[in-house]
Amino acid sequence: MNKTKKKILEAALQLFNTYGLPNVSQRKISDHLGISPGNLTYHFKKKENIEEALYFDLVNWISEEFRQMGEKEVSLQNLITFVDSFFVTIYTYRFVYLDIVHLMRNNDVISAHYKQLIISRKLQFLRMIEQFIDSGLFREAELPDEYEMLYKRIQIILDFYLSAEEITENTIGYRPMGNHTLLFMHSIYPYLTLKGKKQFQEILPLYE
Amino acid sequence: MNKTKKKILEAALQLFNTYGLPNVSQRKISDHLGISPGNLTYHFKKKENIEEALYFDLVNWISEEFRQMGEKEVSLQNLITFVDSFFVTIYTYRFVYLDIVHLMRNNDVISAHYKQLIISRKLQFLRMIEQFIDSGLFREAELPDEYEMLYKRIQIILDFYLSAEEITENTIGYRPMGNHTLLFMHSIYPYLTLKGKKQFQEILPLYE
DNA sequence: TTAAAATTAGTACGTTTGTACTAATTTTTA
DNA sequence: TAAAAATTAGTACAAACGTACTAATTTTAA
Repeated sequence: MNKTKKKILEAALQLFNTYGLPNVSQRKISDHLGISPGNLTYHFKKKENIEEALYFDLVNWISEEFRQMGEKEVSLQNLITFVDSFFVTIYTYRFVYLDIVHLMRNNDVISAHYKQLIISRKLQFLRMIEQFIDSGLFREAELPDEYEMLYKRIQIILDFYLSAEEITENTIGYRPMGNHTLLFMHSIYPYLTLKGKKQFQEILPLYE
Repeated sequence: MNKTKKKILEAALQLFNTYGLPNVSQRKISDHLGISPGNLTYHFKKKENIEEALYFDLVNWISEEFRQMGEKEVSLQNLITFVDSFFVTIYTYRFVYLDIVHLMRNNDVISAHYKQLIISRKLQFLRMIEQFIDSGLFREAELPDEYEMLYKRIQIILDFYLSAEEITENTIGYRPMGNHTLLFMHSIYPYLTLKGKKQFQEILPLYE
């Protein structure tokens, strides 16, 4: 990729993350970089194009993480390692998550893509749960659609954990590695079998 | 309260809910009402003042709901009824939740108030759980801070359920009464005792 | 080395933003 | 009913917005 284009994306990411997407204009980005607004428009005709470039960067990173997890065996430890790396990526592109509603409302390309994405994510999750049940670590569902509902909650937590931190914490900025993984682990704990809970409690102390 | 002031708040609420807080200017509100911008500035000098008036309306409604719940006995049915009414209120003031990060970032008054609020909410929740444990409906915690973590997740779901719907659903606008209560119920189900689960399964069919 | 292409700077346009100000009108009060 | 207060309309302004345009410069390629 072009050198300037890369620099623009880096600056935009930093500014979006710091001040929030609606608070950062194209001029602020070019000023921040010390380049002319015309130069910026040359590389990205619209602000939406910058958003999209960053969004698809994020998506590619996450796809790569999913691919890597798919290669490993199904285990609690691997799941947790995956969630951990997932949250690091989320944090790197946190403006996407902190302003996700605004982003989707004002950018049809991203909105359409994301809506497709979460459908396949859900299927992936349910397949994984099935494998966990087969391996005797997760219990069978006790309620209709119990694991579909679990996924729904986990999705909300993945998408909005940073937002929740942002509006809760008194500290300015974020602690890069908070308790997100611990929160995720607690979400799945009640669905484990005795065998699963035992394994879980061996791993847990490492995250507290 | 003044008649015009009331009309301004109603219009602002509707426009904020529909188009999103950052997409609605003071002029759009006055245009929508057919009053002059000068008139609007007379009643609310700054846009933030409108946000705050609506936010504190919301807070008052919720306080009233908490008060009403506090009067009733501790039971699953009463809890669910409460969550239901809670979500209706959230939906009425949905712009607060859909743009909550942007709102908090740009409005110090609301931000400060909210951060105080959730502290007392957490304590209320934990007290309630204790009562549920005493009544034999919830099990004891199996992990350190297990119910603190449950609360954290429930808080995220309460605050961001509408956002999750907004970015997930293909329908324009919202279905006023979605599956939020069902989602909440699934959150607490795994923590119930056998007695609690039995009670739960009697109530569940009413919500599907 | 010279022509073409890509990149950059600089400027400018029409809107919209938040907000301030004055003057007219309506309502309230004495 | 007259004076005072509250409310409303209308206008204006500087700043910022997204974006378009042209001209200069640099890089690439023939």
